[in-house]
Amino acid sequence: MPTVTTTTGDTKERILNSALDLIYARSYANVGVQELCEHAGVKKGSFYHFFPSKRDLTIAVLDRQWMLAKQRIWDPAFKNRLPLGEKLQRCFDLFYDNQCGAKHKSGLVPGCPFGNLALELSTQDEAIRRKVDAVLQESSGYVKRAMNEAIAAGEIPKQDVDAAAGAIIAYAQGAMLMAKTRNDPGVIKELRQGALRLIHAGPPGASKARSRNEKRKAV
Amino acid sequence: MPTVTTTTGDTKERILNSALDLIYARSYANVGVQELCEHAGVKKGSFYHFFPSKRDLTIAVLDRQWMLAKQRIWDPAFKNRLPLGEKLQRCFDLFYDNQCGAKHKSGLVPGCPFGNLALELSTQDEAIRRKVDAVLQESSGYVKRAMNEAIAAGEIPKQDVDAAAGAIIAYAQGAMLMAKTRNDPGVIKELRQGALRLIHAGPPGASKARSRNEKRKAV
DNA sequence: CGAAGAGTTAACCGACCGGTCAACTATAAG
DNA sequence: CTTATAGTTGACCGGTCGGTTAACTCTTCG
Repeated sequence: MPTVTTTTGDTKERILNSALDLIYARSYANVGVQELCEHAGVKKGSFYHFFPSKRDLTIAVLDRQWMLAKQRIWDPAFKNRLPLGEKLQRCFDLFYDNQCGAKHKSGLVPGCPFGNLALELSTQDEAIRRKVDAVLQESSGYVKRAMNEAIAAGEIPKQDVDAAAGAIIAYAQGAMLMAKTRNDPGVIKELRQGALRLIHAGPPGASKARSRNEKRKAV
Repeated sequence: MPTVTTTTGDTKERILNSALDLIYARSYANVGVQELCEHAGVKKGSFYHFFPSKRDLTIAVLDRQWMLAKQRIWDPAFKNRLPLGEKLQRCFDLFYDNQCGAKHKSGLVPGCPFGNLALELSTQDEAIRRKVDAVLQESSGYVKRAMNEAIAAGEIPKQDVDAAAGAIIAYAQGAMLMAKTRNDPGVIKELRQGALRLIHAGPPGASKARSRNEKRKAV
């Protein structure tokens, strides 16, 4: 037989994808290795041929989730020449779209795959905690870079970029937590413009050189 | 013998307290009924005499957690005549103190008991999801009331109080998620003043005579 | 061909899961 | 006393957990 692609080769891939879907939709503890294997069409022995443990699989899942998050959310939102405010809006819009899409499939808002695992496992597994922490720091990096560009362009006043970016990430995590808890993606839309307020000014008395920036006012 | 309470009927109480501690420190799924009973010094049969299931126990735990949160955090922070900004600062300070205290005992930042259960169980148990949602809405109520008072007192300009209070709660949840993920309560302190930016308020400390003169920008 | 390694399979492991149950004891009222 | 009820106890249930093992097939290469 020449190179006739049987079903082989993609076993590890299928396990990874199944784990990504199932753990994201439910939780780490509520998805067993057995179910995982059935979903992937793989026997348990094969699972342990590719992954030393469920925990290691989860770390691999986090890597892939971050890859997907970058290409589906962070790059589209931030790899452009839009003003900072628009980038943040786009980011939240993509969060919203993602949660909506997931809800239309399962009826449930799944929240953030990183926040979910962080709160479930941070106190139980140091390696996973660190991994999630690294992901959140990389996310923060996107915001930080965009802020520095915005400051260089005179878009926003000089300020503590690290603190502000951290606040944005925290706020985004909070938004997705609330959306999941209310099972309503609309929460993210409602909170969207709040993110802009976390940017404008730095610590008291530290900001100057405001150019032509506008200030929006809610009703 | 007069009514001498010997072993005292505190069994249910002990179960509740043990569950509160253990589930908060780890997670719902990672604490078994057996371990729970051992920690409480109770046999499993007694457990099921008082609680029909682990899930119901968890809902009772949520009720108690909210009672404690009110009396330890929300009432102290908001049941006073301080300006809104100070109330919010106090709230975050209490979050910080709580996380610090917990960390000094176990070495781990436990995060928010409500956020934790929300992200772990919202997609698996509708009753628990609703319960946490109700708690978060009550929290939001504290902020909302304080904001309305502040508006009435001319402390801050008129604004969409519901949206702003929701943003504050989301931000607080995000702050505690980040603190847990970094295993560092200091994150909460760093994010503290960001909360002030989520409402239309003057610079921190200038809590007087800042009514509606937002049209003219200062500096 | 034959050897070797990657990948697959089913049976199996002990531990633990949430939950049940019937028998027991302690208490307090009739 | 008897009786009813609340609470306690330890043995037990079927099922699932994460993980292991030894034997097997398939592919590749000498």
